[in-house]
Amino acid sequence: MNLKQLSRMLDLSQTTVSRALNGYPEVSEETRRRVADAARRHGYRPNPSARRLATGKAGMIGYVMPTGASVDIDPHFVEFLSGLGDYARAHELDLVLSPAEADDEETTYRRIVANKQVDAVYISAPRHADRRIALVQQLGIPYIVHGRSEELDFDYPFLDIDNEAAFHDAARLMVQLGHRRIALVNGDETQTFAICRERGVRRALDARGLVLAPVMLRSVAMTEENGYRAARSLLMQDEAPTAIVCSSLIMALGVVRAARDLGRSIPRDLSLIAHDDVFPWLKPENFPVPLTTTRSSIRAAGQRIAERLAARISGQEAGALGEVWPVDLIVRSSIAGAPA
Amino acid sequence: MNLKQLSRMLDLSQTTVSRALNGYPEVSEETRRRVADAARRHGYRPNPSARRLATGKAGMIGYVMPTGASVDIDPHFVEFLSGLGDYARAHELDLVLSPAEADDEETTYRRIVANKQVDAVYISAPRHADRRIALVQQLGIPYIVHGRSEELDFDYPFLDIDNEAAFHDAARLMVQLGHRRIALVNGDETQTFAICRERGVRRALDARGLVLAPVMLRSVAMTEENGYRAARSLLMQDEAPTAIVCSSLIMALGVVRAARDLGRSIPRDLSLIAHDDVFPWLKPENFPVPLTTTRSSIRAAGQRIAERLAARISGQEAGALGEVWPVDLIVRSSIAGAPA
DNA sequence: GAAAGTTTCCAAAGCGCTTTGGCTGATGAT
DNA sequence: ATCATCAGCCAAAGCGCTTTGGAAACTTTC
Repeated sequence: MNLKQLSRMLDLSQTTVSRALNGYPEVSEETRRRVADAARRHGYRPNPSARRLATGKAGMIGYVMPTGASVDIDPHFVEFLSGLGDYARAHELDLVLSPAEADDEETTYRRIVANKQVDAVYISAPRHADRRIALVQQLGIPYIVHGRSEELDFDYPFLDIDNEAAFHDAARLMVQLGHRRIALVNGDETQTFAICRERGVRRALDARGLVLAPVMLRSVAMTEENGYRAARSLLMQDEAPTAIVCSSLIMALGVVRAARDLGRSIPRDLSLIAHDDVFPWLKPENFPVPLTTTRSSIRAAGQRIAERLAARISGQEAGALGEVWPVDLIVRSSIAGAPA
Repeated sequence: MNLKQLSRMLDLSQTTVSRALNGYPEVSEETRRRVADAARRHGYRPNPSARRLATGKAGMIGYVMPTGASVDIDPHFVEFLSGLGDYARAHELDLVLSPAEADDEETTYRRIVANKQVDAVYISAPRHADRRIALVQQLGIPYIVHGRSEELDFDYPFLDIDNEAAFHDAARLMVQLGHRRIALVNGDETQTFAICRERGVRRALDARGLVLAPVMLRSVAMTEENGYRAARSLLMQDEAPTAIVCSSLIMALGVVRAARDLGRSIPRDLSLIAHDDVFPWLKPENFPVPLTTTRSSIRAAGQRIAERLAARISGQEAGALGEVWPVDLIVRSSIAGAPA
């Protein structure tokens, strides 16, 4: 069932039927109703390829997915996707994942834009001075950055959580508990979120005349194994930290294991706070010692980004609107006063 | 730069240029070279919307993604996606995720097929007598099932691992180690993989005159918390198991925690084998006690499925080809002889 | 040297939609 | 009664590609 058939059936022109369906004003209410009725009855659905060809609109949002044998997609991604899907479903938006060579995403961005395959894109895990942002900005496609970049000479639309404040608060809490040797087990330091978190911790320490020494900092990909190694090496130092702030729940698993291995008890010997993106399959309250966390649902972020992307596509949102979400600090029993 | 411009530039018809580019025979080698040259120089790329409209081919593979507030996307999915992306990238295939109401995926399948949005789809996490398979079969779109279903009255193309053999072997090993009370902490029993695994365990026990009693079986969504609860309830029974076979590494985290909580030592009091889909961020060798696993890379499966999907699209593969991958049993120190 | 292939190319007709630029008949102002 | 206005509709021209059904030029065959 296509437009032509439907219009013949109604004894109307394709033009009128098309307009009736798309809500144009120059069609009478009665005709519109008749058309809508017939369309529904016959299950008419406009062919998206044809529509796309005619309008240039795709009804899809795009994501350029870095791939490669040595590239791991973050498990956070799937939670984000859930959120995106929640919104997209209700609005019949599809999501296109375009795999790209990890060291050349630019080609792929150019391709999907040139081909008008998608109406908007989102960029995740931005790095410092991320070049993708300038690229999509210049390509002129609607977009939103999930996270932030720095040192760009223009503003851009983003949604981010307040990483700096979150980790500032976490570190400050440690200080207030009397800790003096506080370590940060952070994610990959090329990522802006990691930079912000480090900054937050530094700020909190500075305020009390403390510093975050290089020996108290680890920046690694966020796996359990890396968490373990980082914590182990930290704890085996002469002046071992009595408190660790950790950038992910998965790494925290490793930290907990390291502490146990070395016979350090949490929270007696070691206080631990980790950031929790809210996975359904791993919850901080279920850690051997329930974990104090800075919490922000990455799924909710996915929903909101889909919503904003849709708004940008339809022109309801424009400009370099930045949105920063506060992060909750949830205290559980993994923290205590510094050991004497 | 479109076909028309390019053809005018070459003083050829659109027909010829199109054919030259698409490898049709009725064009001389010299012309073909000239065309290819010019196309490359001017960066010509056929507009996919137009091509799709003309051919009906989309250059995309589709996945109907169940969503909803209470629906969690499996973290396994992201690893699978990595694999799919690895292959798809090299072949300029994009992947379309169409979010669907979890209890009505059918509508979405119909939509993406009717719209010719994708050339092929894949179905994951099939349930017993999964209705999606009959649906896509009937809709006539190329597809592959990742996993298997049962009790369908027709054959279908799939890629699966040998879950039954894997869990059979795991359980048999437990039996050989002298265990008599062996429990299975399984995934959601509506999933075929869970059914097969249970069957495998039963078969191994049967062979030694043992049975898998209902009190030795738990079927739950594969989260850490559920793993904990399942193991805890198992271990607190009067006739507690001395061995547990577990369907996922994430659940195994919970099992380990439960054992620890109850003061059971692995492997002295409790032997544990879990299935490992090979996540980069959580490895069995890094468990407090390195975990014996049945291992199969879900990422490799993603690659292979993309490859087969591409083959089906181009007609190189057809028919109800089933592919079953063997699963490795990797012995580590989480198993030992049954306690006396 | 004519008939019969071959090779190489082309004009034009779609694919199914949107959008431009009218046209018609009714309404209101003059 | 006359003219401008406007609501409501339509024909046709794209969008950029593929593919059908030739046609011309060039070989081969007898």
